[in-house]
Amino acid sequence: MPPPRSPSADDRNAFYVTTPIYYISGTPHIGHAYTTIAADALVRTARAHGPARALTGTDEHGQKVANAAAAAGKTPQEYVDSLAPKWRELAPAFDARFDDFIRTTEPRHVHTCLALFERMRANEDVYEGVYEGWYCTNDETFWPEAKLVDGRCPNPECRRPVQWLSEKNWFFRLSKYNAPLLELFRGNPNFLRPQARYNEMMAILEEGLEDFSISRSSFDWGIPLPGGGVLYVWYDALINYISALGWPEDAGGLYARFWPGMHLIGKEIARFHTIIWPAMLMSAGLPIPQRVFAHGWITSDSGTKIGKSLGNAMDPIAMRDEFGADSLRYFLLREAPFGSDFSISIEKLRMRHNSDLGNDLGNLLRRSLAMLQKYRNGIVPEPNEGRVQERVADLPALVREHVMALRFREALDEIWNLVTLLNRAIDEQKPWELYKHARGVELDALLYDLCEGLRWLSLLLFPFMPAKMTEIWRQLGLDGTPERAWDDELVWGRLAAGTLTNPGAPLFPRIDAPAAEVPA
RNA sequence: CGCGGGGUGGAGCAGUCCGGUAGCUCGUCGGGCUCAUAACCCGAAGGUCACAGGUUCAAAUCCUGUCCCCGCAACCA
Repeated sequence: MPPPRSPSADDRNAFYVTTPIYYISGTPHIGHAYTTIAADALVRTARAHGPARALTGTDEHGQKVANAAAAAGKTPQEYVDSLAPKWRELAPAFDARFDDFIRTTEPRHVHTCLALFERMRANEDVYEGVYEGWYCTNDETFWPEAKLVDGRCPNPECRRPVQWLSEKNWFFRLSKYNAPLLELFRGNPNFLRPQARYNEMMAILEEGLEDFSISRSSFDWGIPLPGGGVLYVWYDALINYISALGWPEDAGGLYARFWPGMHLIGKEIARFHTIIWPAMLMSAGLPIPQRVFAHGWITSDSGTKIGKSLGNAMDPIAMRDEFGADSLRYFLLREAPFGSDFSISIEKLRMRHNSDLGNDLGNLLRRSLAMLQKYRNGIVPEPNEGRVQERVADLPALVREHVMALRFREALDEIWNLVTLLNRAIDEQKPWELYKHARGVELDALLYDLCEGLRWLSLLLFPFMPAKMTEIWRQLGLDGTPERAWDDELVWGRLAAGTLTNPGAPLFPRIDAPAAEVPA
């Protein structure tokens, strides 16, 4: 156990990351897994340096949910209760460990939403107005006049006549925060990353913001407001990030400790998270998020976005079952820069699995421990004049920096330099010859470097592949797991001589393409 | 003029914001090694960075224009 840190150090390092809350009536797909896995790798790295917290959950209000519930012959509450478990299981299915899971139908969330609403109303940023526009009953959507096609619904599959509808609603004075938001963006270019999303939001801000309606009175599946009507689903949803921390009472002290945090989102919801949400917080006098990172979309090989329509081909659970959670986690975070779109295929996943994980890393573990077994009965020798130590001195800091900046791919590239370095060391120093010629000192030095290097890899890669790295840890003969404070553990030479290793089966068994799939 | 992404050796991609010997993985070819999951290591071939102008001592990178591909406009991360 690392020594306890002082409370002040704890507070200074406290890290908080969130995924979006997932829309409950959807189907979990590879995109949800992507965000969830990224948040987990991030928070696991943060935990290696201090207190850290991760949040995920479900977004359960809105008319679509109410309609789907009705269609299923259930009350909305029964309906969402029946769906919540499948979302709760998403993170564990990929070995992602969140500290909290929030549902927007929970009392704690409702309480926070109303408190925030009241606070914004008290300072007159929330006011009563009339929400009106052209409404298509079939699509249940308000359309801007400009979008209408011959005065009809612009949805090509609908094209029904629209009607003018108006309802009395609450409005948020978003326009008031146009200037402060511009100031925020200009003064803090890192508030929203990557650059492309930042530019997009800047364009929206420069065009000018309008007040918008934050309540609805045409249906009732939402958080009920004192004078009637319910909160608009997005207003409600965004607040989850602080309702899960217990704002405003903050009985558990979580809010004080962890807010503001970092939001991980998909690029399509950047506007809500970097314009509306900060404006809401500014209005309430609360700190805005430290940072928002909008990652790219996963597409199929043909370039189309992955959705439910792709069915089982890209079912993340099926992919996990074939390759294992860690292999999929590695693939998603290694394959592309985190901010870009990228395409995914079984073939690419298989390649990463066999090449990077099996050939490079898994085989390194196996050949190292096999030689240790053969030459030294599996016992870690005394460290000596090894050659690896000086080459890895900066690695932990570099990896941490990359991960915390959401450069997962770069972090993994750096870590793989160590994998290559160790594989090369074996080839260059030829331990089989050292053994044959009884050059024991050199042989011990090399074998120690290999084991210690593997221990480092296990620690550094734990946030990416928790189960497999725990297995390396175990094969090295160490107790517990590599979930440890890096400052304490990533010290070269900490692996004790005399440790009895415990070689096992191949870490990443090769997965070959079915013969039928091999292209002609 | 709707919004956005992209066009870099055979394939997939970095690099483009902050100009300065074009980098990675896979594949191919040659060599080495035998500890290991037919794995590992070394070397080589292969690109006028979509096109055309411009700025500059210097452009994949900045500016202007053109062509092509894709996504969004259906609550999908």
